[in-house]
Amino acid sequence: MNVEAVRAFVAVADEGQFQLAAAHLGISQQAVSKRIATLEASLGTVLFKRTATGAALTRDGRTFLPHAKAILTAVSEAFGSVQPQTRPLRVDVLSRRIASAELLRAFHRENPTLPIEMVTSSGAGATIQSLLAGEIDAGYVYLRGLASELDPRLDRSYAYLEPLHVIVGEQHPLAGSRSVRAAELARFRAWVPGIVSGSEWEAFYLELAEVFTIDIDPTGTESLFDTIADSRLLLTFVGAKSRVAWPGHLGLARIPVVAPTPLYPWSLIWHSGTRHQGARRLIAHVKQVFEPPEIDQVWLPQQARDDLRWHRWPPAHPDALQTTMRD
Amino acid sequence: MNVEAVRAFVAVADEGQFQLAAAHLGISQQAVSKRIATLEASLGTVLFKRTATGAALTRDGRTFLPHAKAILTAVSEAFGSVQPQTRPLRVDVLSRRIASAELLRAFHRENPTLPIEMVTSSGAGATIQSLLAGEIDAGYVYLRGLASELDPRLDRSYAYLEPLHVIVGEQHPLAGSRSVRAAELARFRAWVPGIVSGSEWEAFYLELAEVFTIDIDPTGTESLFDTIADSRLLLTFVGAKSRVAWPGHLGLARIPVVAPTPLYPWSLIWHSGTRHQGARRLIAHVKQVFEPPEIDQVWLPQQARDDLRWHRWPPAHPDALQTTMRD
DNA sequence: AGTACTCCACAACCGTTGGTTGTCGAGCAT
DNA sequence: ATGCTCGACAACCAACGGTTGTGGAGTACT
Repeated sequence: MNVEAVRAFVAVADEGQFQLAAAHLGISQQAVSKRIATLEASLGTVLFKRTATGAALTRDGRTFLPHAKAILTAVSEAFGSVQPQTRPLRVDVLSRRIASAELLRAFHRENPTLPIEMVTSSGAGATIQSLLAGEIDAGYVYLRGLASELDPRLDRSYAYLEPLHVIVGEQHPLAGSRSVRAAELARFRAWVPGIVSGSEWEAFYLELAEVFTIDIDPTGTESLFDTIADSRLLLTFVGAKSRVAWPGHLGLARIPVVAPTPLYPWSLIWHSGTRHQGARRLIAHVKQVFEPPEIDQVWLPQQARDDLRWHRWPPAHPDALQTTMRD
Repeated sequence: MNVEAVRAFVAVADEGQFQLAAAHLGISQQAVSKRIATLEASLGTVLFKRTATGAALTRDGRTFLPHAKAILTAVSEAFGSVQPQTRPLRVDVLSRRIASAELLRAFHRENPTLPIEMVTSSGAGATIQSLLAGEIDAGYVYLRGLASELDPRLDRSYAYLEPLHVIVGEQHPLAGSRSVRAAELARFRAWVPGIVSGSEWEAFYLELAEVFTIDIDPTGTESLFDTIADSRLLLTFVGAKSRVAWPGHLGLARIPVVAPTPLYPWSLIWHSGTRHQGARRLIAHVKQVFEPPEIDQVWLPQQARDDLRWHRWPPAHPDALQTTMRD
């Protein structure tokens, strides 16, 4: 069964005669005749009753028509699904259980008709590679470098500054606390397995550890929560919006870090020249909902702090911002 | 976009390598390679990442895969929709507002997953033509001839004996009656427009009219119910299960005919050798639910009465039935 | 009734497509 | 290093799908 023959069938059914259908399809009447004849042969039935005034659907033809249209629709959607202009919006979120996925879900709730594909990858480097290869339309990442270090084909915007929580076991000294000051964490040992060497989140935790003299152990892949649950010393970090889950019987407590609150700075990055309408909507959405921080109550990696200093109180001359960011 | 190429794409995606897919499709590896290359070219994207161990879907490939399967499903269903074995069950009911349509709806309620197409035609002759042409699978009709007169390629079974009602206007002498004896109808004039000359329902009404000396007028096509509503003489017939509707303000009354009750004898007919599973279920259903009449309380056309005499009290020797029906 | 017209099918022809076989380079495994 | 397996490329050929030209059947109009 040939799709072009099906297209001809629908055209003839709509127009009522081979000639008009041929004109509509931009081919000769004889070609339409051949297509229909071939289709009828492959189906083993007659689809039209030919008369001197045109062609009328037979009963089989009437039965076949909606299926034929369904085929054309499916073909059209399949085609559109891989065209950069019309395909579903593909956004890299690194993992489905973290803040970036929540941010994308919030966008999807506001734009429920926009087809979205949530993609996961192994870090900012991979996300940038995928963006440059045209495989994805945007990605949420922590960009630690200077704005000027970003590939010139890409654009960025800060998206969300995610407060960190710590997770501790039942017998941990912090277990009953409603919050914990960042300086207090120096007394404990933070175990953050899964950190990839050279990754941007390694850089974040290294800087965090140095500033607050926290002892961070990135090794091991064993069951994190079982170990935390039994320890009076260990704790681990988790983003405020992350969906990490553990068995209820472990009795783990989740405690916000304050004074200052460490923030993991999520950016959205995208291809500068993107033509994808969905991507443009996502970019506009991110810029609109981004809330710059009260810079004195929080801790951010130094580069992000520099980038964001003027968000709330911009300098008198806009040029100064550029200069500052490039320094 | 070529359906065979889409089929090859799905095969490769499933098998993970071109060679296996080729074996599965019964063509050479090179042919698969060509099909995929052509498909990729027409889509303007790369669907597989080729390695020495096989082929892995790219992101576009993963996006495209469900659409590709949707195309194959649509094609398969389109094909099945016109194959005599698998197509929806097509049953002729003459009109959607009469008893036969109700009978088919009842069958559909009992078999909601069976796809059914309700078809209308212009009488038993046309239904038989369609059956012999293979356009439909079964039909509800009044078969007035002897069983032996039916085309030998067709089979039949009585399906339902539909009591007749009369419809009269507000000022008609029968307007308040809860029933009317058949003999009383001789006093009035029955107007049954729409009777086609030579049709089986003409034969039914002619025989009915003769036996009960009813004056039946088959002429005219004007608004039946308006005329009935204003008349003290006219009435018309309607089947007990028919869905005929009239404006409420006309005040028409529907009155059963009794002593005897005239019955319009619906049969189901079908092609003897039908392979269609739905058709076989319909036939079994009809045979199961058919209720033979209390022959003394009702009136049937003579031929139907002869056919049905032994349904309730069959003769001692089954052979005798055959003999009787052929006489 | 005759005639002209419209519509679709058939024939002949031809370029393109899609299959085959034979062969090669690339990458993984031993 | 050396096979081994995988997919791609080349050459070839049958078949498909398009074109133009023509004919038969049925409708519509005089």
